[in-house]
Amino acid sequence: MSAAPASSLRPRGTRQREVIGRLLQAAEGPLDVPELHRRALGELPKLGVATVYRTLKLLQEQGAAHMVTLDGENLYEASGRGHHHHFSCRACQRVFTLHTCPVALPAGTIYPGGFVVEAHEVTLYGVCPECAKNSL
Amino acid sequence: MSAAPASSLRPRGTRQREVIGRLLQAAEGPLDVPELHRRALGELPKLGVATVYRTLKLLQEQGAAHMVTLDGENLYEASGRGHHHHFSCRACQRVFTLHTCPVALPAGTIYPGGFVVEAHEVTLYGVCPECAKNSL
DNA sequence: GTGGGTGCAAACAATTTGCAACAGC
DNA sequence: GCTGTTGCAAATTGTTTGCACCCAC
Repeated sequence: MSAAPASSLRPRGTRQREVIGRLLQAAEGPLDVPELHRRALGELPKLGVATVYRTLKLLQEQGAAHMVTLDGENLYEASGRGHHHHFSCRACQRVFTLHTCPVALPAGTIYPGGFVVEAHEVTLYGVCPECAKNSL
Repeated sequence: MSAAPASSLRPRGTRQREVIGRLLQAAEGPLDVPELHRRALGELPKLGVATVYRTLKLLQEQGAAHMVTLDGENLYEASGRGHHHHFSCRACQRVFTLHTCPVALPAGTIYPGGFVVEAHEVTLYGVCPECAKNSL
């Protein structure tokens, strides 16, 4: 292991971390690593995938980003943009972010059977507005 | 490609498919590939992982099984056991099957924004009844 | 100046595929 | 017997790690 700074050390501010973090923030939805890397290459032509992975791991440890898995594919998105869920369009394959939540399960809710709910994740599958229109 | 039978051909009934399918049906919850393989080895000592993967793909194409991803890990479960969701216990790591659904989104529902919902998936995270009791 | 960070390539892990032997139908 | 299926190993794909050089502090 060479990266992983001990918790007592503060990570340095580097250009690659700044760029990767910013791109994640600016993204319309969760991105997969190849896509994130591709976008970052625009500003840092020498950037290696390894750095993308290392930075994502760092961001996750800091709670600034997190991973979502959709259809077996790992995607990353910036945290702190409020409670939301995802919609996966089976026509165009894109993943959208939904800001309305279809469940009422505040943390601490006791679910039937005695399950203490601390968080929930919802993914909707179907056809996005755009594709629905095109298939009419 | 050597497996993937054309849609016009019906898959043969082999012992490995029977066993894998039966184990999936009998499972208490979704299983990962190594675990499914391990269980199957009890009846088919020569079974290779490749066959497990190939059979799972076949079962998924037939709609008899499907994959769920939890915490980045791919698990498989038999279909047709009714609408249900999953609960992941952060204490014991186990995955439970929940038979009550916290959302009201029948297929065909139009979600705010114009998203046509065909299916949904919900995963709850927290502490299972057993672990909750032990931590009191 | 020094220790963490980065790029690159090799190492790993998970899943897929080629191929010859084998088994349903 | 013909054709799909399996086991094994090699090949892929996605992700992590070792290491020498570089840069933020």
